[in-house]
Amino acid sequence: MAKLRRVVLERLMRYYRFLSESSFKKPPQTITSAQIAEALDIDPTQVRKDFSTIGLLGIGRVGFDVCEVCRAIRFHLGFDQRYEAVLVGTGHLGTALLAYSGFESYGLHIVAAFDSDSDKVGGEIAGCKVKPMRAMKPCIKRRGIRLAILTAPHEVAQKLADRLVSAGIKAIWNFAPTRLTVPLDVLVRDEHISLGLSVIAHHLAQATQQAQRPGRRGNP
Amino acid sequence: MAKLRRVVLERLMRYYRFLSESSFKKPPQTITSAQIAEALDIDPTQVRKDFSTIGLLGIGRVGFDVCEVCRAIRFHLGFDQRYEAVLVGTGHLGTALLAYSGFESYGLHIVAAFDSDSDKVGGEIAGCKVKPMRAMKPCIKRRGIRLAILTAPHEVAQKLADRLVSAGIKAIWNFAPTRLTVPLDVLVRDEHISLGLSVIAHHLAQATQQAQRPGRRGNP
DNA sequence: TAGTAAACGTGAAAAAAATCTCAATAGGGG
DNA sequence: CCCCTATTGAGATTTTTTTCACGTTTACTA
Repeated sequence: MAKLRRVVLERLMRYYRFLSESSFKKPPQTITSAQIAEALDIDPTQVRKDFSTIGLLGIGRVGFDVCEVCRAIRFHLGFDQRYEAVLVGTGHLGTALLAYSGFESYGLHIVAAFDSDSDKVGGEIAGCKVKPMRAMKPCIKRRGIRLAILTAPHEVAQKLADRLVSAGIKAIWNFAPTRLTVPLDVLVRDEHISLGLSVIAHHLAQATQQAQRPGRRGNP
Repeated sequence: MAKLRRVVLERLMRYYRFLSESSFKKPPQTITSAQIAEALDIDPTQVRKDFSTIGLLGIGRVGFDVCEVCRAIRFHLGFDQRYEAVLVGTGHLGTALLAYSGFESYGLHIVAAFDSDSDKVGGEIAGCKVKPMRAMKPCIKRRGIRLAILTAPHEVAQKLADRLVSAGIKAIWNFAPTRLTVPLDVLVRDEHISLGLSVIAHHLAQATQQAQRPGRRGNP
């Protein structure tokens, strides 16, 4: 299994989500790159190139076997394996992630949640017990957990990341608005929604400006 | 104000967040592109190029004026304006977003929330009243709201997007795992956390595989 | 006040990503 | 059975993004 680039992985996920959405399960169970491209607003060539990189071949005038495509993506994205994860920080976002049941179908199982707030410790969120921070390291070590979901506030994010790494974590899904410093062999995936805000705010500001200057709309 | 590319906007946001984090407020209030680059793991040239595109000039041997940089970014990202937004779907994620108070400093104000669940309607989340869906269109029209935050389930996402567009919405911040079809003049910013999962799962799967084959670690 | 070094701006080069082109292939109809 | 056309695979090209290389500017020091 080759190492794939981030852009490719993200597109593979989009293909997978699209193909998993029912309706493609029934015969003839084939789909063309053009159909996928149309639905996902991607170039058809791009779709074929991505499929080609994970060893998928289509057949002329027919397209691709949906099941086979799904299987190949599951394999390369590692959805067939079981990943146990801990979640750190049971604020609103942490709670939302715990409550989201969709992760299991991607192999991800959140097996424990930790929080520093003693009022929350001992409670249960979406069937997951909330434990105190001091229980974190032993838990990770004992179960050999490699993935952590970090949903703590900015102020403590780096400190918690350090503790997670020292406990043996190899990948951090980081929802804190913080750039984490970690050893090279630890993967950090940032999920900073505020980046999206920059795109939206700029778009609206542009639209506002154009509305105020009636001329010069569109291209020069 | 020129139209900026997505990658540039996202980097500008990262610069802004970094520079806003206290500590740079006190004299001499200057920072070099190398310092920013170091902290954010970006090439220094890239930082200067980005600053240059929004009309910022540094001075040799000194760097950039932090306040001026922040001001320029705020302007180009439109943070100085006030944006009112509606939120549609008050599930866990919607609740998390309503409770997050950080948006206001970017000019974003969520002024109303809507849900189809009659048990939630009439209640209040983080100081924001939850209203029934039928109140959505009038509310958007009356207040001239242009931005919607969509945190509804996949099944109803497209239908709600259509309603939002017909009510006059010009930008949708989409947290539903759905590709929305909208008119060309409406911006959709997708915030699909599952894309992050693809990167993480692939990384862990790779690591697993390499651990099982002791030879051939690292480069060939 | 001149020399030096840190930092900048920017054009050129490289790398990465997306798109175009087209021969080859494979169902389907006559 | 052969032609026609939809569709693929892959090389070529273009576009976008990142990085390099180097001349210029500026503050500090002697």
